[in-house]
Amino acid sequence: MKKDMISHHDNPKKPPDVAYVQGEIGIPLSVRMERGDVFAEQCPSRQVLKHVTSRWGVLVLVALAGGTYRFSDLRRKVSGVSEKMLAQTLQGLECDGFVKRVSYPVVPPHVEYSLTSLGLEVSGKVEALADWIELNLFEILEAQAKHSQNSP
Amino acid sequence: MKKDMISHHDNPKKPPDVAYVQGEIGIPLSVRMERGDVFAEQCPSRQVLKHVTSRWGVLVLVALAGGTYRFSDLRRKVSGVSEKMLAQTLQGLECDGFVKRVSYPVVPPHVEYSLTSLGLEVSGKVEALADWIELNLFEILEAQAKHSQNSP
DNA sequence: CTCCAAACTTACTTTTAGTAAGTACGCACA
DNA sequence: TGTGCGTACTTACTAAAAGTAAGTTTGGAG
Repeated sequence: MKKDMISHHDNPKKPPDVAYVQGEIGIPLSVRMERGDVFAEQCPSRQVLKHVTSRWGVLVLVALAGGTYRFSDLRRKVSGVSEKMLAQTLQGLECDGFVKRVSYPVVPPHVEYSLTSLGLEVSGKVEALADWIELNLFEILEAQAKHSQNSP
Repeated sequence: MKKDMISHHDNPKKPPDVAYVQGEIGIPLSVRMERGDVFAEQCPSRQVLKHVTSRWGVLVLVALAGGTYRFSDLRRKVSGVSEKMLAQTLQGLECDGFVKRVSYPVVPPHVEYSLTSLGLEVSGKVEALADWIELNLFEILEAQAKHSQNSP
């Protein structure tokens, strides 16, 4: 997870373009690498993409764009999600720094979830996608219908 | 998959807001429903979202934004995908009308994949997301690092 | 006492993804 | 005449992930 991280051509002459490694200090980020590459199997951007585009990740991000929610509020809004998966999804997004979790030590528990500034940005992108799908749903359904005619 | 398709409140007085059903003819789409709702568990937009945001769906859509590719070219470009999953993903995207498959009946087989106009549009949205993640990867990695300090 | 609430966990089952091998078929090489 | 190659898939099997249901915690209400 360190040397074999070049992006789809492995010329042995040059050292790998980039080490997709965090934690190196003293060298400015801009020098270490310009940006991630989702087409590179080992690039950490793949993991982030996975979290963000996971089945419930998308919906949670869009939901939280609407403000601060408690766990059970989110569960209601994102219909169909189980408690387990919601918890797991929120933890993933929290780890990536997209979601802020604030817990009030009361009984029964009270926990509030909201987007960080980073989360607000991804949320915008994800929302644009979800929005496009919602708006174009019928065109898509028509295309699906047309397709299933050709191969029934 | 027909009657119980209302979006999270089922007031029995009003008929369901919308029937998420395709194939009803004679009534203009615009009258049947304005748009989908990804928060509604039964809305078909959920399935579309699932295809588009699937692990390999995202990458295939972004890859195909670069033009027409053959199966094995895509497999190389989208590093890490298995033949099985690539085939499955392409079939899903083809069903939704995002991808066009052209097969030349030669030996060895020659099949070309490209985006439809619909596919080009989603691709744009998905690419914007992937792009954002690539650009902000290091900010995200820093946030991850900061988070794992707080809870090691 | 007993039960309830909210936000989780845990144990278990089902679905999905990943791996490796197989298929089809015409051509090149031996 | 046979062996192997290249491409685009399937298929059978295994590993991983998601879904389901039940448990956990703690203080206050009845």
